[in-house]
Amino acid sequence: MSDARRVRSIDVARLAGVSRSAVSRTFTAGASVAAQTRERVEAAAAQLGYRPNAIARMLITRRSGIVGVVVSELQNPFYARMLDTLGYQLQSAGLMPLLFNCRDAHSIDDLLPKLLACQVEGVIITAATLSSRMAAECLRAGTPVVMINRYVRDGAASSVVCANQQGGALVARHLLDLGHRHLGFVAGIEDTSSSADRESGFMQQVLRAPNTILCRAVGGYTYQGGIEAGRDLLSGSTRPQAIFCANDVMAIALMDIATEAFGLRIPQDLSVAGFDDTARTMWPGYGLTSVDQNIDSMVEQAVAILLGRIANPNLAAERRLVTPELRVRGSTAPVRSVIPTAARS
Amino acid sequence: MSDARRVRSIDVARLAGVSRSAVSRTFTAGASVAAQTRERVEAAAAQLGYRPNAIARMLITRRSGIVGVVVSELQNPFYARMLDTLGYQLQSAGLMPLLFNCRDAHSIDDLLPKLLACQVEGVIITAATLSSRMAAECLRAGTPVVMINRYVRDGAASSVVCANQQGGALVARHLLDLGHRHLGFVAGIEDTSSSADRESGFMQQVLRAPNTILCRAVGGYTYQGGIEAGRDLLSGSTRPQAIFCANDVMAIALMDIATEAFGLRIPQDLSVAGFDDTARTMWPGYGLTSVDQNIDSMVEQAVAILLGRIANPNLAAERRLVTPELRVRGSTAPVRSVIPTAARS
DNA sequence: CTGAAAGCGCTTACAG
DNA sequence: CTGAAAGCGCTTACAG
Repeated sequence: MSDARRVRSIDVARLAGVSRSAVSRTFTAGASVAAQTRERVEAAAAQLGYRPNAIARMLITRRSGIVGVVVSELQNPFYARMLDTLGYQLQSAGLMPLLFNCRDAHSIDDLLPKLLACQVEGVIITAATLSSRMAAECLRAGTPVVMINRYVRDGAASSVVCANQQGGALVARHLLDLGHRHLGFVAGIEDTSSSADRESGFMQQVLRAPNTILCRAVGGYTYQGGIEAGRDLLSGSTRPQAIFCANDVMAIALMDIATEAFGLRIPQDLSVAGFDDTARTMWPGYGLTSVDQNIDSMVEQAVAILLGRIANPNLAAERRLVTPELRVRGSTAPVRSVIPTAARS
Repeated sequence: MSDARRVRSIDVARLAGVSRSAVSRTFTAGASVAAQTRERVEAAAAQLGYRPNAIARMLITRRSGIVGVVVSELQNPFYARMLDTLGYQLQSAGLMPLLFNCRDAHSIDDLLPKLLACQVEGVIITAATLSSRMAAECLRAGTPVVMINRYVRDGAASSVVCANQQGGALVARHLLDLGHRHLGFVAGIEDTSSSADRESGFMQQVLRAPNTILCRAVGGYTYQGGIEAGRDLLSGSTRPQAIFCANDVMAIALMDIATEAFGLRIPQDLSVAGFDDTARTMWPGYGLTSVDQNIDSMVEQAVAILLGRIANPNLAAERRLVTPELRVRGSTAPVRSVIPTAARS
């Protein structure tokens, strides 16, 4: 029933006594139509409830206005926040996000052909990595790809990443300045560049300082992983004075296990720092010191790169670093109980 | 450059020495093509890197396979989680979610015409309410609309909501069973049905019990709002023994302010319950008693309704209730210090 | 099983 | 400013 009533431009044209061209121009921004013609078309369109078929327009103009957005880990407030601003910024730029939720990282290669079939004008990928084979295919199809927070070796896809090493270094210097020498690190997912870069930035600074003791665990970026990592690090004979977790979720878990299972007070007995600064809004009660990745700025740059490459497909892929900032709060404090590190070194 | 190389079905047909029809059939599931023809077409397609243009297919088949998904408040883990499963389930059903992020609740009326122009086969709305004018327009266009967690008076749009009253009642009975008589409620956003229904379900039970004292504050579903509501309720002369917050975020805030600013121990001095059960994954350390809305089931039903109405546009809009479940954890406990309520009643 | 032809609903040079 | 005509890239009865 509803299909039968579908109004097309020809119906409007007939009612208004004009050509389909005139109808089309009335609904095309910047097209030249006489005021009187426009009025008659608009009246007829309103009467019939006409709305131009965007699919047909996409086909003829060869511009879909659609951007493929590949997300995953929406449970992580960091990525939820990212999708929030991303969706909003794309809309503001006149583009529509076609969402692809990729639960297992592998499935992204199956998703992309669908995206390309939809003639997306670009693809933005967050929290997942494109295989280089797929990146090459996008390149060949002339579809720009921008990854946020990940990058690929070959320059087939653009990327915007936080300067993770710098972020790790900021935390290290902060903890060292507070007098901590026995330090712990909790990695996220081992084979992600984000975790590896945060760690190397952190370690470089720590190893430069004298008489430091290091320990390390892996938490997979999850709460449960953070709990287990905390149990590991805190049950050793000499407990670290300060622990840096590669994201906030793990830091929160670590604070929970430290206070509940080990009876530690934070920051008096243990300083804890995280990464993402999602704790500011999600866990304000913890007062977690963290590294702010500046999500808005990252997303802005990603959209800017995409728009640039849509406007000029000959532009090469580019990589941009966003500078992180340390947000110091109550979870880190000057070292208190001095452990006899000299005896161990 | 890239556009020049765009491969169409005719190119494949020529290379394979067949008609465009044969090419089309090769890429249409269930179409009859001779094995040999299919092979030749597939070889030619692979050689040219051909991929059918989904936009053109949408136009001719009049099926876009696109579902408009209107979201907001992605910062709230409840809605982030909902979008996560929603995106996944739509994909599994062969539909593609076109995302519209609507920051201010009003903008939804501007969004919908765009959605309809894209010939979406349906619309799913979460955390926002469609105006009845727009609902009527969708009805007229024959585009089914399903709202999750909201509903409209007239039956123009389908909806799936949690049985919020029942959820509120579950909490009330739980707290009453624990012996609490002086109870507080923290509302979310006043004019949402979710908050109002949770409140009325809670209140009905409480008022049925003898000698109860009630207090109330509004928290707008946010952390900051929860802090202020907590300050309000806890600074009165007779403090409530148990507080029910209309969502988890506010409950977490209330626990924070209760322990930090008022030195209360939870649950010894104060029992707290929330709604959504997002605390289970987001704030496991708080052990918050909460009402599980069963997101997966809600989303499943919404998608089922949508699929049904896409398959048969004559189906009427329907409304479904999802049964919530109380998850009891450590934030609620039997009443301890008995306040002399008799003197006040 | 296969191909020629019509058509989805629109836009856009082109000539007037 | 306006309209007739071509065409975007595909699918699908239809006849063979």
